[in-house]
Amino acid sequence: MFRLDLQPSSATPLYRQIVDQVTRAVAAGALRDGDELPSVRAVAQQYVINPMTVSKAYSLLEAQGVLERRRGMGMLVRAREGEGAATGERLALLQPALEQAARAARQLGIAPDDALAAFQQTLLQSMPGDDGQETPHEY
Amino acid sequence: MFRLDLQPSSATPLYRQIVDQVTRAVAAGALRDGDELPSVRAVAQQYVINPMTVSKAYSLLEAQGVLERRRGMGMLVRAREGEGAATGERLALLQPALEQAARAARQLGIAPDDALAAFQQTLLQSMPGDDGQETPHEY
Amino acid sequence: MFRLDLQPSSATPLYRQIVDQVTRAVAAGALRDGDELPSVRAVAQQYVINPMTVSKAYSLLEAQGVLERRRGMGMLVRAREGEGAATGERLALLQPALEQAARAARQLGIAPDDALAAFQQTLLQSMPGDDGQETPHEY
Amino acid sequence: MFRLDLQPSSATPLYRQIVDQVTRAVAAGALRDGDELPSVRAVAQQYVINPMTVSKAYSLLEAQGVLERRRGMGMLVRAREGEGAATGERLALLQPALEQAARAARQLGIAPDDALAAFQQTLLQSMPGDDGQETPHEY
DNA sequence: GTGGTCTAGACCACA
DNA sequence: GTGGTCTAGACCACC
Repeated sequence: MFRLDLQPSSATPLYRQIVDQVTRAVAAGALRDGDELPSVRAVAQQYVINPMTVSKAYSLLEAQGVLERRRGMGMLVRAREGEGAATGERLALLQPALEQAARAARQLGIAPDDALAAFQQTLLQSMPGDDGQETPHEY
Repeated sequence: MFRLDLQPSSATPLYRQIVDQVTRAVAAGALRDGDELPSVRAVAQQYVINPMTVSKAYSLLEAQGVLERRRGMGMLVRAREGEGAATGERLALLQPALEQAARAARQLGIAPDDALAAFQQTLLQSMPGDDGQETPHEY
Repeated sequence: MFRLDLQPSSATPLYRQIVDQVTRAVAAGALRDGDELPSVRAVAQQYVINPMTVSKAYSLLEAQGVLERRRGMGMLVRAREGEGAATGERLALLQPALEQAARAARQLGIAPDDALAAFQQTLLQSMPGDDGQETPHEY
Repeated sequence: MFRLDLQPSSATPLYRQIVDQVTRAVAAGALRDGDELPSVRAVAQQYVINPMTVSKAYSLLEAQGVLERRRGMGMLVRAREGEGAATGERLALLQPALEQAARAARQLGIAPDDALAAFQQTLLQSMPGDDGQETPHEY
């Protein structure tokens, strides 16, 4: 079951969060070629955001070839890779977040070992069963 | 020598980057009580950004008691702890970045061990000499 | 002087008309690399349409590399060709409209010669002095 | 043999394409008073579109008096002129397409002579035998 | 002043 | 029901 994890008052705009998370789900293989995405209205209702915000996100995903819009028939995932992206590609998508964390650690004068330990802790809290599936909202 | 590491076209707004980095420098002990910060004009000139943007950041820092504005004399650091914040507080400031990275890893279906290894790699690249202080720009 | 020629109740959406006309102006050399485009708000006010509609058009143009958005500083034309596109490229942009007209003529059972004569007439009415510049609104 | 030439992903909506083409066929004399049009269901099946779309087109044509709906017997053409519309009327129906092409040419800075030559070329390609009637799909 | 994001709500095209 | 376009109007980031 694919889920979104939107944070309304974050620095990153809502539509960007949607784009990123769908992109990641496709890279992770959680969304595969031919899968249907929840409708614009469904997502809007579920997360209590405006349909246009969702539509904007979907438009961007369509522009980068991840989605296909079908008038009156919903959205379709258009993933080119067979079974989720290669591990290398997934790590590349993770890299920016790691770099930001590393930058923060450096600026805070935290030793790499301490930062690493804190990250390990955070990872464990974030995925208890390592099933990659305990996000707040259902998609 | 305290330095800023501003990324103009980032998702996080410029004024936020300044606020965060000054906050971190104070927590790290790189900026201590009584230190002077360069004037709004100086920072704006050095990083080629608008003075209003710098001023907004300084105002926010002043509002949270980190800085003190002294007419005609620039900004003064008002750090309450003697020698940089306790390690616990610094880790707390690091936490949001770690959580965002952990979230991305989970959504990408990357195993904690792999994420951890990638972070270690990133940390090493980011601070070659492990001196915790080799940022690009001078302040 | 570059001008837009928007037709509110047309089948083609407003934002599409803007995209097409700016694209054509760039291909025609009427807009050159480095030129400033009128602001989102200015266009919106002048043609009495919603700023978001203009912004959407500009976003598409940015996505295809024709424009560059500069926060707080307006939009810039990013044309790669030196002095307007080659004639071949301009004819390619004209082709779809010609095909639609040819299709209509065929379906109406109008002989090619008659269609051609009518087009010549229309062209003359549309650009009296052949200066390519008598559109209704100023840009 | 009357044929439709529908373009699913075009800018002009499907129902409009049907309306336009039937209107043109009547003006051209290809459809005459008393001719029968295939049922909504038949057209929908043939062009793989939704019956509602066809029905909407037929309703519009009925509203403008071009068609007459006869319960259980399909649609009947109700053309007032004997043998197709006068040439003047047919040219009037062609005019909008010509104007759009002329507008595009003007905006692209293409000289009338060049636009005319390109149109002649397009006309020749579009009706090789100059018979004015070789559209792709059968009706 | 600039562009960017978001909302609430309308109406259209299509299945 | 789906997605698409447009509006009016709010608030934010940046020059």
